[in-house]
Amino acid sequence: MKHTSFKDMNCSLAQSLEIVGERWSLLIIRDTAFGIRRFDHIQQSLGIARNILTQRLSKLTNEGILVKARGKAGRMEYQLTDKGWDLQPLLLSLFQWGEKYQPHPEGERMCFVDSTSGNPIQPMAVRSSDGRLLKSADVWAKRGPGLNKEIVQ
Amino acid sequence: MKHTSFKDMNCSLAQSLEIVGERWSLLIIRDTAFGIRRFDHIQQSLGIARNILTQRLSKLTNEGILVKARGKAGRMEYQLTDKGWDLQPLLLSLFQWGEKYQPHPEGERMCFVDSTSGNPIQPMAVRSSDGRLLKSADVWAKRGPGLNKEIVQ
DNA sequence: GACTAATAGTTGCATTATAAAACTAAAAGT
DNA sequence: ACTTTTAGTTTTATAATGCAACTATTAGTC
Repeated sequence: MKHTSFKDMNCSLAQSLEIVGERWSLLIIRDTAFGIRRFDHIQQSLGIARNILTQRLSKLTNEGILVKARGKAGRMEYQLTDKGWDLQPLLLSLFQWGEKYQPHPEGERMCFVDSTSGNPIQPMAVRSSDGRLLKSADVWAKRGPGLNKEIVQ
Repeated sequence: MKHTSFKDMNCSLAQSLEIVGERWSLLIIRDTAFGIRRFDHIQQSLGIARNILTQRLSKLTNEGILVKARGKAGRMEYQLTDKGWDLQPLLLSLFQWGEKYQPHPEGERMCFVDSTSGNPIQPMAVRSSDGRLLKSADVWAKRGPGLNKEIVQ
């Protein structure tokens, strides 16, 4: 392997990146979330090589992020599981950061809204247990039982 | 390995991934956020090859996520900029997802707390403008002026 | 029911990013 | 003046990526 595995790192971030932290994975997950669920459609949407797409889809399926199933049209499609949908905060954080720092000259590319009211959602942010918005400097990391070393953010 | 660039994709997610969506980048950003800021320290912390680390650090510096500066000890160090700290929601989303789906047998690896109260922060979640927690199915994507095609999440 | 087209991949080969190790120049410490 | 640490660079190999062509299965049409 020319890629070093992150599996031995005892860090939940590294564990997540081992599964989802690869060039195409989150774009595939984005497509399935947007309703692009069939092999050829994803391939055309992303311009990804077909063999690489095969590899990524089977990895995401093995990890329980996608399930392969026969869709309404009778064709196979890849659907997000609950585990996959749980990546939504991550996806939206990436969308919003990209929109903030690499904006399109003509304005916002996509706007995410609450389906009931139609109003835009709030920016992804860190909140205290009593609901206050926290600045990055106000978030500290404490070791838990699964870890040994003391770390401070 | 050749890599297709995401820069031509008119998608803020793809733009973000072009900068930050690479195996090591977010781990480097994690380290700098945790106070591991010097070349050798990052290299030992991650086990990353030195030439790759050089490449990543200069990319992250060129993108304005890190700045290279002389630290208190007189040594060079890489510090997060505001743009870099704005990735915190993304990092915490990844941490929490990894903790949920790849937990450590002995319990939570890290606990992020509000520095003033010491209480754990809330799980990263999507909220409507009036503060309600939204389920993934309740979030819709609308095209903005920077985009042409209609997409629904 | 045979023929055609679309779908969902697989195979083989060329390219290049990654990795590992050894090497180097500059600064810091003694 | 000497050694050590730091922050990289250089060199070589290997494996992941990308591309194009090919294949097997399913769906639609006459």
